[in-house]
Amino acid sequence: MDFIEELTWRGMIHTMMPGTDEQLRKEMTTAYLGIDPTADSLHIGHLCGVMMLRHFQRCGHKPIALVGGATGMIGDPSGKSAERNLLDEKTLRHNQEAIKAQLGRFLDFESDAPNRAELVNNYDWMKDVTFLDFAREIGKHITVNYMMAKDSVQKRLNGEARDGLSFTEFTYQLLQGFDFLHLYQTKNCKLQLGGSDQWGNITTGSELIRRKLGGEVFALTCPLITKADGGKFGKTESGNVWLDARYTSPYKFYQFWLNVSDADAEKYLKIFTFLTKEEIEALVAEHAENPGLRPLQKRLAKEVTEMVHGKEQYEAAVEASKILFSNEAKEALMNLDEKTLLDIFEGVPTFNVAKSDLEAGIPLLELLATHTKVFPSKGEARKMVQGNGVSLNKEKVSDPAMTIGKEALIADKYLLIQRGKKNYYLVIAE
RNA sequence: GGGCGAAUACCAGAGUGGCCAAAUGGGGCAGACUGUAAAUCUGCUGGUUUAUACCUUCGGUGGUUCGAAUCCAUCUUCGCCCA
Repeated sequence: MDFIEELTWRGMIHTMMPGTDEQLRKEMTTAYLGIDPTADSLHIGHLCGVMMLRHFQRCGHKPIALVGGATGMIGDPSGKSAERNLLDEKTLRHNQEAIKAQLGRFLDFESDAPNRAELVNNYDWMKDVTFLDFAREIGKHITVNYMMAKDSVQKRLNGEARDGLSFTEFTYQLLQGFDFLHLYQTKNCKLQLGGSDQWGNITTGSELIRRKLGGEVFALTCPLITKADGGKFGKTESGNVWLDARYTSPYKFYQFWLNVSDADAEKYLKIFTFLTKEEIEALVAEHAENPGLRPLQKRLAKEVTEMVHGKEQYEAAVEASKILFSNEAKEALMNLDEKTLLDIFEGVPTFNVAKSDLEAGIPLLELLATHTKVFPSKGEARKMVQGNGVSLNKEKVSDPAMTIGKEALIADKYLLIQRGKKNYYLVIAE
């Protein structure tokens, strides 16, 4: 399998340095991709890069995932209009560990294969470098003129919303260049992968290697993942879509992919799954025939959810979706046994309410805003009820003044609250 | 160190004594339509016992005034320019 060819038809190449293709054909090549440990889980924004590494390894090359413990302490100015907050070392260490664990699911770190993946942390080689070392070994080779010319720097210097750029952030590209240099020297790493926003930082690294050692290295970036309607990819109402089930339940994760628009589905299938060109074309044809069935989205959601959470979780998510979105939802819901119900709503926010309160009856608005956090305020709850946006046990409620008693409970214990069509909350009466 | 300027709701940004819970745009949420899509249209987007009412909000503090986002003083933070 040819890496460049594969990524090309998948639409995963934004920019590539001349000669990259030749290098990859010539020998088993080592490439790295940097990940900033800003949280203790990856989110789907990282997924494109991870997929690149995976393809890279499948094509017989050696991937290195670089956790940016040091650079993460600095903050990359690319794509940011304002100075970033610094993370402390303890948080970074914790985040790194968690990210390591997640990456293990995508890359082979264990086997004896020569192209076994590696994980490195730039904090390990940065932490003991003194400022003087840095100035002499790195800073000497790159002019400020060169650094100033970078897009990411220019934007902060002349952009409309300029907030200034600290020396720390300005230095970021040198630190990233240092990474590349270090990996080039110690691991013969000749290629850096990244998002297109990283281009400037990556070229600083290749420039540094060329000037300091006369070495030739390469770069390849993937395009920023976009949505057809111009919105930000990977964001939902509740924020990022995380790979960690603690932050984004498998059900929510599955739903995210299922709700991808038609216009984006094919593109995402190419990027986030390993389906072949033929398989995807067949799905596209199927979709065109009956768009209402959404074969593209269903397959996308299946592939990605299975990859990230496993087959079992995927099936549970499908099962839950069936029940929640089917026409006979109310019937189905009332007849569920307790275990199935709890399984379905695993990952759905739950609230505990005293049964005695319910027996006495709780005004709807208080239930929504006080006893639970379905809405932040009664006013908002009232507006939403009036706007026909709230359901109890899959049945729309319209009277803000109504009172909820225990007869509303499913199995004498549960109450399903729905905000809008897709947001579920489970109340448990005890 | 010197000079200038800015700080308003999630973001951008208007408002420069009462008509301001604060224009407009974006974003977000919801409703209708649909396919749990897109596009479109509609509503909402500080809080309260829904109210032509009250309360809290316009960087902090203190003042002037019957009345302050708006005026004054001071502090803080940020940006730009000069050294």
